[in-house]
This record gives sequence, structure tokens and C-alpha cells, in this order.
Amino acid sequence: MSEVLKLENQLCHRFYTLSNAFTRAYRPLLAALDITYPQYVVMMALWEQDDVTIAGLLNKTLIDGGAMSLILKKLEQKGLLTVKQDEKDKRVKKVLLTEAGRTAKTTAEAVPAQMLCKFQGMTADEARQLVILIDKLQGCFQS
Amino acid sequence: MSEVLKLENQLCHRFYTLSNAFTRAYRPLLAALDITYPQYVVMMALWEQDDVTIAGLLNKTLIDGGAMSLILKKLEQKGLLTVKQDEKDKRVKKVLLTEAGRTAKTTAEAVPAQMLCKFQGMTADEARQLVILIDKLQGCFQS
DNA sequence: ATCAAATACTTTGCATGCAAAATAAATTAA
DNA sequence: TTAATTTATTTTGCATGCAAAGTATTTGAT
Repeated sequence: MSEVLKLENQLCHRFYTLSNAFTRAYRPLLAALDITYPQYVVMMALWEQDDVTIAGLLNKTLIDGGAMSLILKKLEQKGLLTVKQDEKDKRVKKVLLTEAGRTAKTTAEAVPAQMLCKFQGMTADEARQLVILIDKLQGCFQS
Repeated sequence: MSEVLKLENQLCHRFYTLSNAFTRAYRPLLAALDITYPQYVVMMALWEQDDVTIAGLLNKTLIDGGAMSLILKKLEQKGLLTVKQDEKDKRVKKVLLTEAGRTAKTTAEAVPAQMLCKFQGMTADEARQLVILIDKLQGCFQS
């Protein structure tokens, strides 16, 4: 049997599995905010920098463009943000946090610590090393 | 600004991003087989071990149960596998590769090498280290 | 033997992710 | 200036992923 096609030898399958595991693990933690994981990613981007274009959000989050349209509608319905057209360039839309959206950040501050609790099996050094290697892999896709 | 909510500090976002990048990168490579990435995962599992139950496939691939039902239907339509009921326990279904399914493995053998071409930026040692650390992280979710 | 609890799968409803087509507006070229 | 092209965003059609509900079949307990 060829080793190259064995599932346990696939780096891709590890990322597939862990990405899904993260999404599932975040769900209960995000229940207090009533948002999904991708919506949380958008909110994190906005908490860092407000009043950005949708293209800017796409670049930062690397979320699919089609999905972003829906996600922004959902977050707008929940009252966490608003979308306004740019005055100068009517093609462009700017995304702004509402007061509720800014307030939600306080609730969200508790989330990362809760997630970190699950990772007692790893040392801080190992986690740092992991990030370095993943970023190196990430670089392989850009080029 | 609290560092804990910054997107670039999130391990989860790296997995999210890379998992999606893998799926996109596989698409052109799997075009010859006319299957999607999750379908490829199922096929890899079957090429390793044939005549398994659906529960067995779920355990091995960690694909969602609901999704698996659809994926097996698609692969059956494509003529790569068949599903038969177990004689002894009628609740159980066994998944079998067709001759075309087994033949497809030959075509698939070329895929891993093509994917590896993209990772010239990483040394084999770094890749090994990455796998070790990811598996350690994986362990955190099981417990 | 009979009924409740456990198993193995499938179905459903909602939320993306992906690629490609469609819109609308701004920019560039002729 | 007008038409062709580019840019920003949305829409569409298909394929999952997730949780929960639904089915069918077996096993277990009384």
C-alpha cells in the first residue's frame, strides 16, 4: 500500500480536522454573544479597526466574499454593526461598529482565556513554535 | 487594545485559513478525479481499507455524519463505490469500492507529489515538527 | 415475550466556503 | 465624450459542517 495516500500522512487532513474542531469548540463560548465563529472573526477584525471597507475586511479575515455579504447582513440584523456607502466612491461600503458592537467586545474578552484552558497539554513554547511553523506553511500558499 | 482578541494572535484563525487554503489548492489537482476534497478524504480512507461500515468511515475521516450520507451518495453516483446492507445487522451498511474506485487510486497516486511541490519553502524537518505539534494540539481536543 | 433504551444512519434547517456570473460605479482609452 | 475595462460588492448554485430531530433495527431489562 502506498504510504503517500494514507490519511494519517496527510497534513491537509490535520488542518481540516482541527479547523472543524476549533469551530465546534468555539460555539458554546460564543453562545453568550449569539454569533458563529466566522462572525466572531469579523467582529475581531472590527474591534481592531473600525470604519473599514468590505474589501479591507476580506483581506484581513480571508473569509470568502460571498460569505462575507451574508455575515455582514447577519451582524447588522443583530445590531452589532452598520454598513454605509462611501461618499466619494459609491462602489465602496464602509463597515462601522454600533455601540452594542463595541460593548460586545467586553463580553468577548473572556473568550480567548476559556479557549486556552483546553490547551493545557501544550507548553507556551510549543504553541509559539507551532505558530512559527504554520506561518511558514502559510507562506507556501501565498507564493 | 487587548492583544488577546487580535486576529493575528489567534491559532484558530490560522487553522481556519489554512484548512480553506488546502481545500482550494486541492481542487485543481482533484479535477482529474472529478471529486471534491472531502470526497477525496473518503476515497483515501477506502483505499486503505475497503468493506467498512459508515461508522468506521466516520471515525477515520472525522467527517460530519450528515455530510457523509451525501458524500457517499455522490461517490456512488460517480460509480466509485457501492453501499450494501449488512446481513446480520440491518442497521449497518458496508461501503465497497467498485473496480473504477480501485482504478482511481492509480490516478490519485500523483496528487500528493503535486501538492508537496507547493511546500518547497519548508524543510522536511520542519514539516515533521509541524505534524508533531499539530498532533499534540489535536490531543487537547480529545480530552 | 414485551417494552424501553441504545445503535446506525438519514434528514432537516441553518451557516458558511468556492467558483463564476451579475451589478453598479469609476476609470481609462480612443 | 463615449465605449471598454477595471473595481467593489452581491447573487447564484453546489457542496459541505453543525446540531438536532427522525427512522429503523437491535439489544436489554423485566
